[in-house]
Amino acid sequence: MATGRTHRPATRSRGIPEATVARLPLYLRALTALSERSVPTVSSEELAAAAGVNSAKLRKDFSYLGSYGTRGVGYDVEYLVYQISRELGLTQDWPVVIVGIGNLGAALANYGGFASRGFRVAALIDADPAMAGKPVAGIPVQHTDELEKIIKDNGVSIGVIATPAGAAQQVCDRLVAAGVTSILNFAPTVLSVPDGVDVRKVDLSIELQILAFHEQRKAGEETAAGDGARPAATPREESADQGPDGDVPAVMPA
Amino acid sequence: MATGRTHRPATRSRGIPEATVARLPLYLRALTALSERSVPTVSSEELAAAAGVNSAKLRKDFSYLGSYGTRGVGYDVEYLVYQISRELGLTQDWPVVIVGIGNLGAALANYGGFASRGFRVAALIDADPAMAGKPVAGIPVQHTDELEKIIKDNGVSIGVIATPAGAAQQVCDRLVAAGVTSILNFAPTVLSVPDGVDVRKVDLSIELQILAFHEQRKAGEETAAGDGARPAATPREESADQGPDGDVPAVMPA
DNA sequence: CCATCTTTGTGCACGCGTTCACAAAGACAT
DNA sequence: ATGTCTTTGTGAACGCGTGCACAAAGATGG
Repeated sequence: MATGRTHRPATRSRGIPEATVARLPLYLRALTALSERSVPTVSSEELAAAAGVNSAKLRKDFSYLGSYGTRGVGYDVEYLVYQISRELGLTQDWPVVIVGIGNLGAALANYGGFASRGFRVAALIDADPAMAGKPVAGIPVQHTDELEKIIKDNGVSIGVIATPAGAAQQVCDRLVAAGVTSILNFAPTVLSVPDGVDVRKVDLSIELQILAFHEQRKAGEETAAGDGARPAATPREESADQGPDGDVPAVMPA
Repeated sequence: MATGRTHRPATRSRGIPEATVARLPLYLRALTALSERSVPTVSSEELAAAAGVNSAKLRKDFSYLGSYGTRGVGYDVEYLVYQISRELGLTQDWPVVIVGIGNLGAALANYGGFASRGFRVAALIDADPAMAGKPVAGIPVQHTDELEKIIKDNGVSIGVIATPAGAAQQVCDRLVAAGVTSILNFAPTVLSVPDGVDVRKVDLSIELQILAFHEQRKAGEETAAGDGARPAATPREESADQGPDGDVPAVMPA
């Protein structure tokens, strides 16, 4: 399968590109909204607009799932909702545990987007004994000691880590050892896991840093309004030492 | 008003690939950790391992920034920290507003990763009058009416939206109108913004759905090679390959 | 100063994902 | 039926990102 596609007949080909998988939830959300408004059918153009993508991309994405549209008409909303849900595995209920019930963990526990899409918070787990028994989002927090038992009793295969960075790897190891094979990591750490375990990470500060990069670039181009030929290789070095927590480098390039 | 922005690579000036930009914060974090342990230099191999990436990729990423390494030795940790920080725009302080102080907004306000990396929460904003004045993370919540004034008075260019989905677009429009040009969106909605405004989205339920997809696939291929603890409920609901003809259950099982 | 060793920086090839553009397929009107 | 019109599904081209493999660069030791 290295070079050419083994060209399995289109229908249920196993190879759905990752990029497509990542967009399916987007389509599903848009379709669900249409469904709630009792819209019967939708064209690739309309749906693409609602999902914020290109219509050609959407059609190609759907082509990996099969031929679910009708030419000249569009896609049947209900039918497509079902097909995508099934493809994503949302026709079954996924029990999920959240480990680390701080501010973020509590927010996640209260987040409505889980239950409404096939996920069920099976347990909240925290290392702080003082938290034990305290209800968050209507679910009593349990102590970390119970982790393995909770995982096994509930058949949990998806775990959410919302602990401080220092505890994340340890929690991760215990989750994996107990049988969890998919992890959503909110802790700002690189987790190492054995093969066969999926990890997705959500890092708030990284997202902000990426925005800052673009913001800085925008600011740099703005101040250069009406420039003729600005040397591009010389980034501005302004802003002397920033006042507080100055982390000023003492090293200079040769 | 195209929703998507056609980010013009425009000039060959400082074309750092998006994929590289997205990894810089990762390197920065690893380097900061090394710096705190007073490690003077680090090789691409070591740093790559710490950041969870391939060493060739890391070297190529750094090559876009310049030649900051020393062959035969590696990279100077402090110097590299500074260079990446500068490239990301973290040598200056970015005031940020958070709109929507529910569970998630409060968690974000309390999140330590902001302040420690050049971001400062300039204000918390909520539409609920009952929230006004109430301190969250030591910062009094202000009412939405003040939004425009806050943005302008503080020179805020980065906004975080943590409102319910229904309010997100409206909040977005007001932020943009007031001068915000970068938005981090936690609401499960596609935001449309004018050109020149960057939007990054973080969607918790989408991440879980992607995990569910892989989890379902793993369950489907389940054969040997499993460590213990197979969940009692492994409802592999793979429907038989139905032909391309017509009807398939239109209702998802609970 | 020369030899050797280590590690960077990068040219190159490859595969994935995106986009274009159009033929095929069906709906609908006549 | 037949023609027209709409929209899907997809072959093909293109661009970006990744990983390999190696020459260049500098450190180090004799």
